[in-house]
Amino acid sequence: MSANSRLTIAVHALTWIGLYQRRGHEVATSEQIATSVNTNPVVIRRLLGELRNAGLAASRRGAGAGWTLSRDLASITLLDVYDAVEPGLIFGLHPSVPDPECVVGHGIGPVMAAVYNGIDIAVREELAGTTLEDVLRDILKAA
Amino acid sequence: MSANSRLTIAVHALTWIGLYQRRGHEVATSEQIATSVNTNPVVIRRLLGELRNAGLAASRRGAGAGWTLSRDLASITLLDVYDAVEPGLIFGLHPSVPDPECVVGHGIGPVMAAVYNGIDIAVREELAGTTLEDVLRDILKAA
DNA sequence: CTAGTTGTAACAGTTAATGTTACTTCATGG
DNA sequence: CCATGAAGTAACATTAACTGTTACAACTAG
Repeated sequence: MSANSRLTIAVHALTWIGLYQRRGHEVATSEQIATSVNTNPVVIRRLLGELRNAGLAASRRGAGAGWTLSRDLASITLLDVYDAVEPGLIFGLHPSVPDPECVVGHGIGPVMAAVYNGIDIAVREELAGTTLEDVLRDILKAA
Repeated sequence: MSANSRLTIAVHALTWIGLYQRRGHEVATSEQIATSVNTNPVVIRRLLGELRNAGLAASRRGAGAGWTLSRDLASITLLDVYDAVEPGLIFGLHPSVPDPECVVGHGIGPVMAAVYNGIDIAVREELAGTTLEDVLRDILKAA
């Protein structure tokens, strides 16, 4: 069950809010979003909290409370969402420091770090090429 | 502790075997490799077992047993290693099927799958551009 | 036959994602 | 002023994966 669906859920939630607002509603509740995502409202509130920290969403409390977008769908890329909800790198180096007496153990760290840096750049470029507006357009096109 | 270091360890092990053979030894033991990686020999045997299934390494049993490369370092790319030891995709879709009555819930799956497919291609291209020979050369260059 | 190494099962510890319950905090509308 | 509804958040259970470890069976060169 534990594949990494945080990016998927975050994109889903933001896109849902964007469409809901575009249809004339002011705020979306975590309950409504959770119904569409098919999960628990607390899961949505936690994720949207991270997106709010990143400046992508905003929340109002009290009666008539809920969530809004802080930016237009067209100005939010998947890279923005990725940075907001995915903390670490994709690949990790050694759990324990390898043997520094060994040539390979001594030198492999920086070499692999350079490779992983290149991968990170490639992934980020790929994510930066799609906005939430693109996502919503493709969703509506398929409907 | 649980970042994904399987690719790092696998590359380390194969490169170590390659250098060891290049220095005139026939076989490398999981004990020796584990010392360089700074982990338990069973961890190495498990990973090398997957690499053997992928046709990258071979093992001999009995006395004087150990591991050898099935292919030259220059013919093994990081993508070959990645395919051998990393089963799934980087990002996952929804844990539970989203609401099919909702436009977003109904249409977001294929859209995100297309995005993730593009990322997978980019990562694979990046990994395919480096061979274990490149890795060993960079390690020796830095020494 | 012995010794050394692989092959593998079994288990513990750690981390992370996900889901759930329960409660507090807050602001709006009556 | 108060009742209501929703966010904020703590706490916990479950599941899964990675890593590490012990133990032992299987195997083969000498």
